[in-house]
Amino acid sequence: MPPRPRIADVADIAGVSRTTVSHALSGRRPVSDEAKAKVIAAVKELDYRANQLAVNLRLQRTQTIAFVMPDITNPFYPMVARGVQDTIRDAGYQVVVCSTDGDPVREAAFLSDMVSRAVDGLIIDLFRTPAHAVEALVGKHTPAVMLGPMKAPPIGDRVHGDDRVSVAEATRHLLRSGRTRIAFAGGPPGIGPGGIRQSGYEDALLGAGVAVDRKLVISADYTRDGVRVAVEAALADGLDVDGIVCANDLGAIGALDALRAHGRSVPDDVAVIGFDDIDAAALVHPALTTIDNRAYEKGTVCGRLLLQRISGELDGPFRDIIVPGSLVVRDSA
Amino acid sequence: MPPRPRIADVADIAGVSRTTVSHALSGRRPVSDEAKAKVIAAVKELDYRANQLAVNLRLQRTQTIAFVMPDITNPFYPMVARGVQDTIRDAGYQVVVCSTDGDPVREAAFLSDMVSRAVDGLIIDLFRTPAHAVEALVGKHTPAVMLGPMKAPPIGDRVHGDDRVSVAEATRHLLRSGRTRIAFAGGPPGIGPGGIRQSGYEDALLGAGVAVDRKLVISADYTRDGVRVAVEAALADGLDVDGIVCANDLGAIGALDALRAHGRSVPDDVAVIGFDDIDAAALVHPALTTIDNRAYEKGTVCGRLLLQRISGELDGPFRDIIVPGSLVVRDSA
DNA sequence: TGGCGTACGCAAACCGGTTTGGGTGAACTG
DNA sequence: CAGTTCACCCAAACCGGTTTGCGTACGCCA
Repeated sequence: MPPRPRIADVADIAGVSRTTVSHALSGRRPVSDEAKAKVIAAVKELDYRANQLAVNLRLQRTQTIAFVMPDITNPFYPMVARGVQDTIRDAGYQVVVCSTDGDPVREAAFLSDMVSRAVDGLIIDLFRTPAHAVEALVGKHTPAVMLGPMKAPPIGDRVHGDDRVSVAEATRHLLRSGRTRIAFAGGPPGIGPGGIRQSGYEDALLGAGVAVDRKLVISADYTRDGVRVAVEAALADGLDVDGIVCANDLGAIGALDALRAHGRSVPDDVAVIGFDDIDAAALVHPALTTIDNRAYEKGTVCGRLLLQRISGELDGPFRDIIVPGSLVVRDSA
Repeated sequence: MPPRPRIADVADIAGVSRTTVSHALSGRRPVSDEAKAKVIAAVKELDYRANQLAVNLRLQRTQTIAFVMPDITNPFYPMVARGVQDTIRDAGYQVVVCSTDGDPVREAAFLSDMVSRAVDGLIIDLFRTPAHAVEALVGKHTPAVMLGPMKAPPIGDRVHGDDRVSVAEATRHLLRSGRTRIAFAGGPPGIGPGGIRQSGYEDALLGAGVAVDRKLVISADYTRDGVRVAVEAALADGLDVDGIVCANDLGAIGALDALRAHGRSVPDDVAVIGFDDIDAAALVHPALTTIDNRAYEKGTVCGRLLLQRISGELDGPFRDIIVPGSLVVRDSA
C-alpha cells in the first residue's frame, strides 16, 4: 500500500517543478497549456489530493467553523446546525459541533481548543460562561457570532430572537383566555435563556395589571425531567395555577407529564405554552402551543454573517440581528 | 492587537531554545527544573498556546474524527454523536459532523474531503454509496467504522444492531396478539436500513406460516411525511391491514398520522410498531411501541473502536460488533 | 543586431511546530 | 588523571504545501 502521493510526486511525473504544479492547480499564476495538461494527467494518474494540513498551515485557515452548543440532543441545535451547514457548504466550509452540556469547564476548553486549531469562525451558545471570559478565551482574531441573548460586551455579532416580546405575547394569549394564575417555569436563575424569557412573562403580567407572584415562578432546568419534578413538587405543595409558560418545549413537555400525574387536564384546568417549536411539540398530547424559535433561519443567518466576516465583506461594529419568533397556537393553550 | 505568540517568542523570553520549550511542554525528553520553570513562566506571560495547525502537519494527525451521517435532524444521529463525543473527548479528540441528506454526491464529497483533511478516524453511515466505492474514497490509511448493516466488503469495523432479529421479534409480537394482516412500511428498495428490517418482518411471517403478501409491503422513505403519504395512499386503495411494522420511528409517526386521518384507531383497529426509540416515540399518542436502537451505546462503541484502531491497540481483521436492540412495548401495539 | 517586454518556470523562503543527532560539561569510575 | 556515563541543551531537518523573487527564453520592434 503506497503512501499518499505528494505534490513532489506529481511534479516528477509531469516533469515540472512543484511551483508549477501548484500554480496549475490553483490558477493563481498563468501556466502554459502544455504544462497544465501534463500536471492534470499526473494528478489523475496518482489520484493526487493536496494534504489539507499543509495548506492550512501555510494559509493559516482551515475552512472550518465551530459550533459550540449546550446540548446536541436538544433538537433545536441540530436544526440550527443544519441551517449553518447548508449555508456554508458551498463556500467550502465544514462545521464541527461541540456539545458542552452547559459545563463551564467544557465551554472554556472547547473555545480555547477551537481557537488554537485555527477555526475560521465560531458560533457560540454558552450557558454558564460570562461574556467577559469569552473575550479572553477567543481573542479578537477569530470571527464569532453569539447565538442567543448574551449580555454585553459581545465579542462578535449576535443573532437572537425577541424572546422577551414573544413570551409576553404568549402570556397575553393566556390572559386573554381568562387565565389569572399563570406560572413561569424556567431554568436556574441567571443560567441560559430563561431570564430574558421570564422578563417577557413579567412584562405581560404587569401590563395587564396583574402582580407577579414569586410563588408562581418555578425554577428548574431545561430538561423534561427537571421541569416535571419541579412542577410536581409545586403542585404537591398546593400551587394554585391555571396556566404555565415554560422557558422551552422540553420543559413544557415535562410540565405536561406533571399535570397528567396530578390529574389536571390540559388545557381545561391548566394551559401550557412552550418555547422553540421542536418537532416533538406537535407530537405530544395535547399538541403544544409554543413559540417558533426559527432554528433553521438562525443557522443560516449565523452562517452568512460568518462568511461575510471571514471574507471581509462585512466589517466594522458588531451587528445585532433579531430573528423574531412567532406564536404557534395548538391545543395546549 | 499583537499576533499570536509563537514558540520562538516563548523560547526568547525563557532564554532557551525552541527545542527545549517543546520538550518542557510535552515532556518527551527530560528538561531541568530550572529551564522548565522559566518556560512555564514565559508561557503564562504570553498566554502561549501551540498552533495546532503546525502540530497537525508535523505529526500527521488532527485529533479529529469525522461522523458522516444521512441527516443530523433525525434524533437518532445526534444521540449517536453524543455517545461518540463522550467517549473520545477525554482522549483529546473532537468530532466533526457531516450531514449528507443521503445524497450520494455529498456522501462522496464529504468522505474525500475528510480524508484529505487527515482526520484520524471516520464513522460512516451511508445511504446511497455502495461499499466498493467507499474503499476508493477513503483508502486504507484512515481507520473507519461503518455504522449500520452495510454489505461487504467492509473497509473497517462495523457496528450495527441485529435489526433482522429485532424486527422479527416485533412482528411476532403482533402475530401473538392475533393480527394476521401485517404490513411493512420501509424506505425505497435497496436504500438505507429498510431492506434488512424487511427481512426480519418476512422471517417472522414465514416462521408463523403466513405468506408474505406483496401488497402489504409499502415502500416510501424514512421521513414522517413520506410514510404518511404512502400509507394514506394504501388505505385509500382499500388495503386490508391490522398491523404495521415500520422501518423507523419517524415513519411510524407518519403512519399514525395516516391512520388517524382515515379514522382507524390505534391499536384497536391497527397496531403500529416503529424502530429507533427516539424521544418522540414516547410522546406521540398513542405512545409508540418500538425497538430501542441503542443510539448512545452505538456511539460509544464506535468511539472506542476508533480509539483502539488509532492507537494500534487493536489491529488485524475488521470486527463486526452487534449492539442488540430490544422491543419497547408501549401503547400502539 | 540590440533593446525591451512578456510569459513562464524554478529555487528558496515560509507557515510553526516536533524530532533527530550531536555536543558540552559535570559527576563518577578505575 | 583519563575514560565513561549521564543529564541537558541546541542547531538543523522535517512535515507538505504556497508564495516570492529572480532568471531565462522568446517575440516584437527599431
